[in-house]
Amino acid sequence: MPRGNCQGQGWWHGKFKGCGYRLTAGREAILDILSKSEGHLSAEDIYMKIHSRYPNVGLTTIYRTLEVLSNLGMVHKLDFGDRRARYELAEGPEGAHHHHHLVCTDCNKVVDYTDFIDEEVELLRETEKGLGAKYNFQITNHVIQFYGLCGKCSGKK
Amino acid sequence: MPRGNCQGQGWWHGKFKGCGYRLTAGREAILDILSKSEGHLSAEDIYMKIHSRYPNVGLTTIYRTLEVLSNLGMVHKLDFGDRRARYELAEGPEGAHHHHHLVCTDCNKVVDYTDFIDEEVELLRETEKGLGAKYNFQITNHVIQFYGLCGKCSGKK
DNA sequence: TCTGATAATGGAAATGGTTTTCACTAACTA
DNA sequence: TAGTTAGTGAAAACCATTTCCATTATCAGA
Ligand SMILES: [Mn+2]
Ligand SMILES: [Mn+2]
Ligand SMILES: [Zn+2]
Ligand SMILES: [Zn+2]
Repeated sequence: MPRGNCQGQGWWHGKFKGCGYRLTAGREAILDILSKSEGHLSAEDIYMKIHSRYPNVGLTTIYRTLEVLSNLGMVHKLDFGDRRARYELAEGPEGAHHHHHLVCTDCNKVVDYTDFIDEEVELLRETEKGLGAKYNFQITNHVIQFYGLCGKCSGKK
Repeated sequence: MPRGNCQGQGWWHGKFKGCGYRLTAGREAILDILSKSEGHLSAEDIYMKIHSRYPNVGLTTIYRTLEVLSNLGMVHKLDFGDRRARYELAEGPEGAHHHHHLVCTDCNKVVDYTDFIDEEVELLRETEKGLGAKYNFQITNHVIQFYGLCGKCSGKK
């Protein structure tokens, strides 16, 4: 069965099977954690959350599963400058909720925002089209992050 | 003498001294390399380029200097998803030339683009203002990267 | 339902970019 | 010129992630 760009419809049971991946306890546990917790978890965050309920899921499996999920487009792998990858579900059962990030360079607080997306989305679409044509790139996604100091940190002086 | 947000005018001799940093052979060498080579060098890239002419500059110094330069805002530290930081000069002697990046997820080719910046810049300014106010963030910079397949890689199939 | 092929797993070891340590050197100020 | 101390190189430590490999579990097909 084919691997790779298997982004179909439905939720993840079918998605997994449809792509020829086996459905294991570890994978279910990871997806369960991801859909329950609000985003931006590191592999180890997930490991610790899982470990209490499924003590026999290893950290290696977390990494491997996250890579699979990322390849399937079910999970976004994020980098906020501390040197550990963070992960968030790309879309829940009821569909995507695309957003961008606001990162405090001091305390690493991360804010999801969608407020300005409406206008952004327009320009982004055009930009992607224009860039794709000009540089012969097939653009699949983008990262937009704003960095600065959160209220608490800029107040600290 | 004060360290930190010492982003004055002029070029780097003055900038360095003005911030209380000593001017050393290693630092000059690193800035020299950075201003001669076109962007996106890793610490080790720089190390190797420097090593032929200044064999006694260690990799540790490269890292340390890059961190200083980054804090001074003279260098941008970039992350393109391979797991090594890359660096580019924020501005040359004749001023800044802000740009964003287009990254091939297959061969890691990176394209600098400025083409669409004009329209982007407008929206970004507004967005920064809006986000800053709404979330009480003091936004200092942003990262915009588009990911996809370059012509060569999407052709390969 | 049983079974074989093999995908998936976990623990330990390896990897590799970056950081830390520490004794030594060199830049700068007075 | 001398003293203070920022800066340095080499080696060791760090630590998130990957690789290895022997073992286990999933699941398509019988
Ligand atoms: Mn998010
Ligand atoms: Mn660039
Ligand atoms: Zn903060
Ligand atoms: Zn490519």
